[in-house]
Amino acid sequence: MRRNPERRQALIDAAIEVLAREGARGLTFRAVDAEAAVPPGTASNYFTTRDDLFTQVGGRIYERLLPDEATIARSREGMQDQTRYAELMHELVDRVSAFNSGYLALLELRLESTRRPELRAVLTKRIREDIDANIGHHAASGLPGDTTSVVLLYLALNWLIVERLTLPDIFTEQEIHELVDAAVQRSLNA
Amino acid sequence: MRRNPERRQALIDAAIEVLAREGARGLTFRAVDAEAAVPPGTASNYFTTRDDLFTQVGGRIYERLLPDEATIARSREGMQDQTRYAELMHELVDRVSAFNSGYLALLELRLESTRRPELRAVLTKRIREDIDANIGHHAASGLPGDTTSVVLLYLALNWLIVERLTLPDIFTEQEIHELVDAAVQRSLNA
DNA sequence: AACGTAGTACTACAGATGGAGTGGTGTCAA
DNA sequence: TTGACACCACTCCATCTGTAGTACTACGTT
Repeated sequence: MRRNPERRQALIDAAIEVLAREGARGLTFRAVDAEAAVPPGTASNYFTTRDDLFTQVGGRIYERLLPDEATIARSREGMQDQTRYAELMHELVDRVSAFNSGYLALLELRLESTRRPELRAVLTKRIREDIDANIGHHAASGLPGDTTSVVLLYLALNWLIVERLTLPDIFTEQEIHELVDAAVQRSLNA
Repeated sequence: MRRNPERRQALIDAAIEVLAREGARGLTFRAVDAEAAVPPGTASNYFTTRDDLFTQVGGRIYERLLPDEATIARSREGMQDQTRYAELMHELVDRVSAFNSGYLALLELRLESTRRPELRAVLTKRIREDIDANIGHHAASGLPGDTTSVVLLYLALNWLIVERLTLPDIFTEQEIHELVDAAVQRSLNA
């Protein structure tokens, strides 16, 4: 088992791309080697089993989908009203959609987690933490709405992103924009 | 190319189970043969290529997820108010969740459609039709809400089902129930 | 400065699996 | 008798895993 952390991370990031492009079943040691442009057999040295590889990717993927510190700091600026809320949600949708392969990889992981209990445990923990962080962040922000509105937005925007990434012709960009606005507005009305 | 329609349908239904259980990459002719309990090589005789198999599954899967006539008829009964709307949405979520493998297979197909243009075209058409049917049905029903509320409900409930089926420990059954109610209630408030 | 050692990169191979595609044979019904 | 289909068998091919073994590099020791 090799320990070089940069290389390990490079392999995991390569695995994310493979997941998005080839699907869960296509995530093999060899495919990761090829994607990371390292000699065949390298991934075998860094992960004990495929299960291990999946689990480590599951631990990493969420870090890369979350906003960085600068983005979080920026989100606290300005009037914290509904207009600002909508603005932030547009940013969120665009940021996540932009890391196309990351979101698709996460979907693949979700589906794979129905077959891998370890992976399911990792993902459940990460996502539960993310939802709670969103709720906490919202509560501290002064933005309108309650816990329920945060969760409803989480639900609607996630599927909107799925729709955009998997079947882009279902909604136009214009419609997506309007749906984000509508989701913000209506989720706030208790 | 064989034409026996019962057998073809049995093969496609078997393919749905394989998709849900093994993922898109696991959908092979041989796996379909095994699932349908027919001799190896049979699926090869019924589908020209794997692409063809995917496309035919994409055409069929949606039929099986939609409510049957009796359910649709029943949905028109009673007072068409918000309470009734929530009731119908609970039924919808439960019905779709119950056909577990069907919904998971559809997710696999969505992901696979990022790699298969033909499949994407089929799914886009089907899903667009379904959304439009929902909108039309809603408009004719006398239920409260507008087009936007129908679409927002579609978004939120879809992801709720994803959450329930892929990571069942994120939300409790109780929370899911409440979220459906909240989604109905808030989506109606323009 | 020479040497030794540890950790890692890289290469190569053995063994195994599983699937695609196809041709052929048997069976049944019109 | 003929045609469609079920069933079976075989070959070719692509890939993957696991691991053993070699080469390289950095670093500490004397």
